[in-house]
Amino acid sequence: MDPEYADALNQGIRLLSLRHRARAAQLLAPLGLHPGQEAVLLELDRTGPLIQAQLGEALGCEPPSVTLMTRKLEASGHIRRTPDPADKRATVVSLTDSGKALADQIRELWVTLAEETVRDLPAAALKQLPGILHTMSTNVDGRSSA
Amino acid sequence: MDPEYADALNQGIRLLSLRHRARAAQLLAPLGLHPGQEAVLLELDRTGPLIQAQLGEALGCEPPSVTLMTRKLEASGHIRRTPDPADKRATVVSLTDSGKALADQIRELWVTLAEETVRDLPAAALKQLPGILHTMSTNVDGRSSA
DNA sequence: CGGATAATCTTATGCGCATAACGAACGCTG
DNA sequence: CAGCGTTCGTTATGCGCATAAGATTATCCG
Repeated sequence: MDPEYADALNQGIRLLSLRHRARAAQLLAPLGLHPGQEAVLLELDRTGPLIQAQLGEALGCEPPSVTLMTRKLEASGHIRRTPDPADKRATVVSLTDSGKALADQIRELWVTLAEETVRDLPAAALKQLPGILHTMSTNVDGRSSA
Repeated sequence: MDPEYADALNQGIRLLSLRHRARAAQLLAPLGLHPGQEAVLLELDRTGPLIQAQLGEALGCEPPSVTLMTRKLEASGHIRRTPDPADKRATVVSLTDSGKALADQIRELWVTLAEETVRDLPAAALKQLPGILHTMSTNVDGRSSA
């Protein structure tokens, strides 16, 4: 493969990550959230209460990260952490009312962010973009390939 | 816009960021590098010695981040930090021989990473992907839009 | 059953990023 | 030339992520 193409691709992904996250941070700041936390709330709102291990799997991040993020969201009152009666190792994470309300607001912000992100892209690109992103994600997922 | 589409897009970008970065970390580890540092070396190898402010601009990150990253790369012997004779506030960053050699190795790794990332994508998507990434990056760049 | 293995969470610790606050040098303009 | 806003860099602090190491509980198997 052409090294210039490789560079454009990798650097492009890196830059998009930084900027998209930075923009998300700007939009989430009024809600008192840091980027990354919105994913927790959205996931819980989608699928209901989850064990931390399941949550980490869904978010694509590791157990220690889940512990810290859930602890902070618990401290700000948006989620609950209760022991799992069926498995004394596990802790169940669920949304509080405040967390549910926040999830709704996040969803609106995310429409704004998505519209902003894909502005001026041709309709054809829009259509295949989610699939492309998903394919690339699974391509570089270490757990399955390596 | 459809909230589901927005979610797929934003979440897709977030997941791709995480996994792509994690895979980069795996590939860079044998070189003793952490993800983010490779961008510094590649940029310096591309454009020659730079002032830290210029470097930060090229990388899309803020002055404190540049200070820390360059300090660490200096400590590992890959770059040099010399005072700018023409501007006593500035410090010029340049590659050492070890840094140049490393940049070559990184370029090879990045071809590997890029090939892995776009595996199974149709040729048409490959062709427009860099442009799409660039458009999205500039779309969410806070400095110009906001 | 009991003991090894695996799963779940937690506590360090470290890196890349950010913002905020500061000091030092530049450069323009009165 | 004196003053002042601007630019460059640094330190301090905080968050999201990671890995490594430990403690507790589940589970499987001999």
